Parts: sequence; C-alpha cells; structure tokens
Amino acid sequence: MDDSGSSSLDNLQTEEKIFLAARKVFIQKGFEGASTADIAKEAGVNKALLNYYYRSKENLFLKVLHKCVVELWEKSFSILAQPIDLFEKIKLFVNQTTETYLSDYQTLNFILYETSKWDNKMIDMFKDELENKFLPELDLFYKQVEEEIQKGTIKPVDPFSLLLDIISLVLLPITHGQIIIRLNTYQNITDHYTFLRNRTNNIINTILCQLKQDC
Amino acid sequence: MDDSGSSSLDNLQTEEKIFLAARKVFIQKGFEGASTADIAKEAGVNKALLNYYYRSKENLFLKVLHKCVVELWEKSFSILAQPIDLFEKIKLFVNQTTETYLSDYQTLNFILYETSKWDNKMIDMFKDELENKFLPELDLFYKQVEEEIQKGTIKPVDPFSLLLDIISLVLLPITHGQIIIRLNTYQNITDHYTFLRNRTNNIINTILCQLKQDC
DNA sequence: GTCTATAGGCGGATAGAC
DNA sequence: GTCTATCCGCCTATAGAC
Repeated sequence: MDDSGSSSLDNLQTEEKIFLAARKVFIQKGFEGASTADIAKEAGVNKALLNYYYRSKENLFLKVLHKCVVELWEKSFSILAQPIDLFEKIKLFVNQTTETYLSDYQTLNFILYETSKWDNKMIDMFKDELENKFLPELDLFYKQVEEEIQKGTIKPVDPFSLLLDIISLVLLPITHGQIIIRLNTYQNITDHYTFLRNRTNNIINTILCQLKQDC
Repeated sequence: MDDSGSSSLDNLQTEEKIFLAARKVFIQKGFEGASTADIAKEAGVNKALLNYYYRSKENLFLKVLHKCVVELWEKSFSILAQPIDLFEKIKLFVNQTTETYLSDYQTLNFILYETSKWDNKMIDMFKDELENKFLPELDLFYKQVEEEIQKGTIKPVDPFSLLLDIISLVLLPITHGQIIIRLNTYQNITDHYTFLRNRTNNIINTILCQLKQDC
C-alpha cells in the first residue's frame, strides 16, 4: 500500500526539478527561444534526463503551458463563478488578478503569447477544462449579470462585453507594462507596481460606472 | 540629377523584396521562430542576399520592428495629438485603431510581444521617435484632458489612466481574440470581426460614461 | 535513473565564382 | 548583385555504459 519508497521519491524530485526549471526558462524565453540545454542547466541535471522523463521538448512545453493556464484560472478567473454579490465579485477579481500577476507579468505574457498561436493540438489539450470547467464557470457569471439586469439592479449590458471590459482593463497594462510605462510623461512614476496597484480603483470605478443606475 | 539608373532600381527592388518578406515571416513566427531560410524563400531570393543587404538577421529584424512601430503610431496613436474635440477624438481613435488592426491582429501582437522584451538596444533604436514625436504628441493629449477638466466639461480623471483605459479596451480583445473568442458561450458568434466592430460602441460608451458630467 | 558520447539536422554567416 | 558551396556552432534526441 505504501509506494513511497526512496527510489520513487528521488524520481519525483528529479522530474519536478526539471518541470520547475522548464517552467522558469520557457516563461523567460518562450518555446522557440528556450533550449533543452538551458533547462537542464537550470535544473542542475543532465540534458538526457529531459527526454527520459518528458520524451520531447514540445511535450514538456505543453505540460508547462497547461499547468500555467490552469493555475491562471484557479487563482483568478474562478472568482467569477463564486456565489457572491456582483459588485463585490468584480472588485475581488480586479484586485486579486492585479495582485497575482503584477509581480509575475512574464507568466501572464507567456500564457497569452503562446496560446495566441493555438493550433488543434493545443485546443485538444484544453478540451476537458474548457468544456467541464472554464466555460461552465463563465456561464454562471453571464447568468448572474442577466439576473441583475432583470432585477433592475444594473443597467442592461452585454455580459460577454462586460467580461471583456474587465479582462482588458486589468490584463493589458500588466502584460505590456514595460512599454506602456514609457508613455507616461504625465507623472513621474517612482514605482510602476504602486501605480498599477492604485489604478485598480480607477478600473473598478470605470466598470461600475457603466453598471450602476445612478452613475 | 537623375540617380534612378536601372541598376539602382533593381537594388531597391531586391532590398525591398527581402524587407517585405522578412516583415511577413517575423510577424507570423516571431524573431526566434523565423529563420533566414524562411525569409529568403518567401522573398524568392538567395539566402546570402539577406546578409549582403542587411548584415545580420538581428539587424533586419530591428529594421522591421522599427517600421511596424512607427506605422502603428502614424496609423493610430497620432490621432491623439490632432486638434479636435476630445469626445470626437476618442471615438475616432477607437474606431480607427479597431479597423486597422482587426484584420491584422498578428502585426499588433508581434509589436507588443517583441517590444515587451525591450533591452537597451531596442530602447536606443526608438530614442529619437520617443523624445521628438511619441511623447510630445501624448503630452498634447494629456494637456487637452486637463483643459477640459478645468473648463468643467468632463469629470476630473487622471489623463494617463484614461489613456490606459482606452488602449486596454481596444487592443487586448484584438491581440488575444483567438483565445478570448473561445470564452464566449453567451452568444453564437458567426464572425468575430463583426462582433468586435460592433463592440467599439460599447467601448466608447464605457469611456465617455466616466467622463461626462451627466452620466 | 543517470551519465557520456554522438548522431543528424538546422541555424546564421561568409568565401569566392560568375 | 547574385549565386553555389561550405563552415561551424547549436539544436534535439537517442544509444549505450554504468
């Protein structure tokens, strides 16, 4: 019953060391820019072990990307399906997503760039999550928005367009902060992070302003 | 006075054929993913000619990226510096930028991804444009917003934050449309382009709603 | 499971003929 | 200016010793 023999534990450690190193290198350099030698060096193991555990660079890459996307969903988008007040939910999503990816914009950039090249192989890889988790959870959000509209709590809006507004306002300044910050001559920014953290209030106002009846 | 000898014309043609091919391939595959062989094949010329005209792959790439960024500015961001009414300007920017890059999202994606890796070499390449064109033009926009606030025409907002709102709402759904469209179970979209074109009105409303006094 | 050694291909760049 | 031929390094993947 106990399969945690020392040999098995060692395997897991090496396998995971490779995975974590691959994750780091792929995020920094992208699929094309990363080499298996880079990853092996980062993991402190021999290059051949990558193929032993993961068969090919592409397979390792897909596993890393899959993990990143699932984590992005868990840490951030899952909030949208929780049974809480719509306004509170939007505030929570904006604040939490900003907090999560502000200090780790490269991971977000990696996910968005690599998935923008989606082919059938990648789509298949996410088929399960899309059908059984991502899309059903979003549907809960769409339904909640429709209910609030019917109750007259908020102005009539297109739920998908609302979602797009929220995602856009939160994500783009994070993913492309390196460029965008150079366009800010309006004020001297000592810390871009601090600026974007404070901006969450602006984003929430912008969103809620188009929803609230008395705005 | 006439320096358009046939030999000079031929040179320009080949040089430009390479440039246009490089542009196409870099945009499709990115810097790392593109090979000089790809580019030569696309241009219908010999691989060695790339080095004859452009010295190295990196140099060719930087010239392509530079052209793309300048064109992005000319076609889209320059609007922000024109002497027109603020509300009309925002409408024009949203509609024109959407129209320009909806049918060419890969170019936008290319610019944003490659510049997100900015190092000192890239920054130097844009030093001139940043100092003498991009930033001064943006300053005109910031000033216009401030003037409208002082006149009481619009509610007090942070001009840079307003710019970020506009950019984010317009660009992210275009650059990452391939993924985002998969999250839309709310409505059956026959044509993503049509959807995003119609959405410009939503975006304009969202922006103007936070500006107008009577909203 | 982990290593060394190496296969085999593709990358960018260049020399030299025409 | 344009081509062919080639150098040389780096890449991924694998065979085989331990």
